[in-house]
Amino acid sequence: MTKPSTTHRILDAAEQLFAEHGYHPTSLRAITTAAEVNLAAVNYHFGSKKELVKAVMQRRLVPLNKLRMRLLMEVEEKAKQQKCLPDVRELIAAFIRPTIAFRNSSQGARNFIILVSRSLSEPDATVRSVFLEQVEPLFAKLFGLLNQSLPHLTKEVVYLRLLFLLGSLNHTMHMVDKVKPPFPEAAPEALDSVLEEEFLAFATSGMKA
Amino acid sequence: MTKPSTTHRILDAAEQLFAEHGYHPTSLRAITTAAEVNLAAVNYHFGSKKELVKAVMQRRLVPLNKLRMRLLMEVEEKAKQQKCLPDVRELIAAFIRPTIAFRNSSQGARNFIILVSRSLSEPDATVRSVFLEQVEPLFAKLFGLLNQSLPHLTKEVVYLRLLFLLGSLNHTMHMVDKVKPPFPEAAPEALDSVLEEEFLAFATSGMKA
DNA sequence: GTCTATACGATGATAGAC
DNA sequence: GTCTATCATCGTATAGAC
Repeated sequence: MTKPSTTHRILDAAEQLFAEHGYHPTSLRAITTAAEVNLAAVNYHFGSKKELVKAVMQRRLVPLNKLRMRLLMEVEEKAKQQKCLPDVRELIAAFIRPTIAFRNSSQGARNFIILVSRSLSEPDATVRSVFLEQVEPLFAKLFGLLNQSLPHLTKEVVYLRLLFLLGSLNHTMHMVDKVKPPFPEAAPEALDSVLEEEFLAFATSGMKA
Repeated sequence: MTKPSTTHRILDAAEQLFAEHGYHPTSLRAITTAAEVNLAAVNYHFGSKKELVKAVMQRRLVPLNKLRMRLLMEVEEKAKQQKCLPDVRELIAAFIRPTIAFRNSSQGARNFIILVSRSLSEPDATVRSVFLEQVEPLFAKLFGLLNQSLPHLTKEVVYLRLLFLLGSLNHTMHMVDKVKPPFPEAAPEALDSVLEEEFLAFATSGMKA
């Protein structure tokens, strides 16, 4: 086990600091100090601060989306074999389950989720598009399958409801830690399954409405 | 009609620039230049950049929340008179209708919505809390009424679903302009009513699930 | 190829003259 | 209330050491 490379240490430090303080308020000096590298190393290895945050996001987003795509295609395949429509709840589950599980896999993953959630409301279009471009194929796949499963709804309606669903997921993923429910909280290890179950109930019912 | 006051012009310029470029990337120099006031005027009238963004948010949030609260209490009153439980759909409508209508009332209002949506994922707790503190009484009211209307659900579940609902609304309000649906768009003037109708269908069904 | 030291223009903020 | 001058810190760029 050698010392992690300079780029790796920069990515880790940036992920944590961006999540904690936000993109703009986090200075390259804070990142390079935490990573114990020289200030100029960021520009050397990544080109700019903006390219750095893109790299931070892509590092985890690519494998996560691969998994979600695989699960979606499994649901699609299963429906084809059984000669029936894909199940709406299973489609939504394939989309959200990896996200909820991934979020609790490590502190780095949790920081990453915060970062990605925030990126959607990022005013800078180039940062925002990192996420959108990565998710686009996944979104298109889910949109297509949902349209198959909900033939009584127009494409426009399915699209709007998918927008609602993504908003719920995004908002929940980064708010669930920050808001304090007005009642004694359940055991943390149980939160994930409750969250998944309730989200599926809410979203499936809303999507079919 | 006199020339708007210095503070007023600063608020207008800040609202527009914060919405367009974000809080941190917008310099006080850009704001004071656009408002045609001196750089130091912001610190004189508001104290700091952070206090300025708070003032920008409060200016429109206070009357909007008053309206939403009034509508919620009307639904509550009506249910009491008819000796029945408040209608879930009407409760949600009282919460979201003013938001959708307000959003299209002016460009300033639209910018404000962008700002508020973004403020929820703001890493800076002091900025984030401006919104949360303003909405808290409204949220508590809606939470209480929804609990009355959904006696078969636990408080925990209602709370989670309310979180989902707020995420949908928040996400939709600031994304509906930025994403391009994969189909020819409906007439813009019709979008509001479609949006409201579909949101109510989605959220009501999800909440009752 | 990697990395360090250093410099440049612009930023948020403030103090003090008017 | 308004303005100018000033300060520490920011992102970025580059020259040169290893």
